[in-house]
Amino acid sequence: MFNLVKGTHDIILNEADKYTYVEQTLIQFAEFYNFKEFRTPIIESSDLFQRSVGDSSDIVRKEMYTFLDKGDRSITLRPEITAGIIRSIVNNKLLALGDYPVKAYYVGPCFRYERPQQGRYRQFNQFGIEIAGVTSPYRDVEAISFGYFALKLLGFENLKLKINSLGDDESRKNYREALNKYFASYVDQMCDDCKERYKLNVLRILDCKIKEDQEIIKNAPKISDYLTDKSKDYFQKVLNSLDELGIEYEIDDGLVRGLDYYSDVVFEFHYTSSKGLSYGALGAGGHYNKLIGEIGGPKDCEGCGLAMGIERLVSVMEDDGLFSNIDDGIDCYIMPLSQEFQPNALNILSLLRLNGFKSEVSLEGKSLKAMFKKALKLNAKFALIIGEDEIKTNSIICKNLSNQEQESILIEDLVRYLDSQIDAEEEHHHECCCHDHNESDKDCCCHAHDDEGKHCCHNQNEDHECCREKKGN
RNA sequence: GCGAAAUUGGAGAAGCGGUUAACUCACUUGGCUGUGAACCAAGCAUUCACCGGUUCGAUCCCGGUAUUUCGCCCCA
Repeated sequence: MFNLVKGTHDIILNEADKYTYVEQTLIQFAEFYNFKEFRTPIIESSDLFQRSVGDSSDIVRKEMYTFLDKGDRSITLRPEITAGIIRSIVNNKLLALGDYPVKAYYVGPCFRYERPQQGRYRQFNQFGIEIAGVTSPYRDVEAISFGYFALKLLGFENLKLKINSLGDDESRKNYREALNKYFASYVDQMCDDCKERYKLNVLRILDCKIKEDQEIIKNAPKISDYLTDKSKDYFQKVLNSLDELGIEYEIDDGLVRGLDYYSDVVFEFHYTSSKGLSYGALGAGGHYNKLIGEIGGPKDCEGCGLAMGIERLVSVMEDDGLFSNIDDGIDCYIMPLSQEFQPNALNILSLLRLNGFKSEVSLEGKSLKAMFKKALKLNAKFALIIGEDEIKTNSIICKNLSNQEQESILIEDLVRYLDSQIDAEEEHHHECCCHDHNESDKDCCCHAHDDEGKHCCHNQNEDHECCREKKGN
């Protein structure tokens, strides 16, 4: 037996369904925002990250998987995906002024050498978007609103959006000077990390969580007092626009972000599950003024983006039961009463599959009782029984497992029969507002009954209480 | 990188220096040889993460390794 490499995990079976659901939801939503998919390599040259994420960031300083390949090139497993996306946009010369902006989305694994804990892995998956060629603060709003509504779409309520402005170059230069001056007299009594940060990037001292240091930090100059008029105006436009979109936020002037490329607007999405599970942030992002230029793109081309941690989304959603709408059941389970009927069963199986019914067959020679159990376990809509009598009459027994009704159906009528049965079920579904909740969200019974877990849609076998109430009127 | 705890079948778990490793669920088979429940019966860990040590004897005590979890740090 081989153990998993530390900080890695298998995503399989039901778990994989959840990942697929989350990723597909995000991808489809990104398509609505007119983002295009980018798939960039998992390995990039190490200096790409040193340049973009920044030599002074913890990620570059101690968390990268870096190695020399056989040609003595320094290669790094990407610790994040923004740098690769921007590199790709630049390399492929997608940034002709007339084509601004380039809007990209991505999903894929990232690697950071960290101490694993729940929700933090050494190999983890990120979804994210980038907008390269930003010429208006409202592009930043677009990125934020994408994140906000995407998380809502996944079922998150009570999201907390924290936002801050780090200012443009000039603001930061002034602010940095002020901080340098302020911390100069304190740095000797601060922690080792802070001493290092003081030298490398004084802004990052603000992130320090050590109690004694925080006392010092509390009285440090605030970035808001050093923003240039331009940055102030930019930030204000973003905030006003968020107000108009009805996106609640909280300005957090301690929000700095650990990646060096951010400037002006930065933000994070925070969420705590009903069971109390929470991570630093489910998603985060911001604006970058110089990144594109530094990677070799047009000098004054700006961008913004955000990333979400899929592992964290999945784990918080599990905690809050937000996966109840995943249907992993099959349509038909075919049960030959003896092994000699397996060829007939296979023919019918093939017929069903080619007609779009998700189907499975029992070929293990089990008892009928065992096969029924298996059908239930597979969450099958129909059990199809084939035995001697059925072969003689060229028919099959169709048992609807949700209402126990069964009929003998001629094979030639089978597809039509199943279609009509499933249509009837669907119709039942459609009477339930669940399938229409893009619009009148509030009127949906499912949401109303969330707490009691009495969603009619998910428990059709049980009492359709909420549906009945609706229909009864 | 630092500090702490945990690890017992497929799952949840009790146990204790001494040979039946409890219980529950799941699963398999039969009672019921063509219909899902319930019930009954039987089966299901030569083994307690791994490697060493102490001991007449270790799942239990000690040391090491691995992984996980918690806190710090950082981040998605």
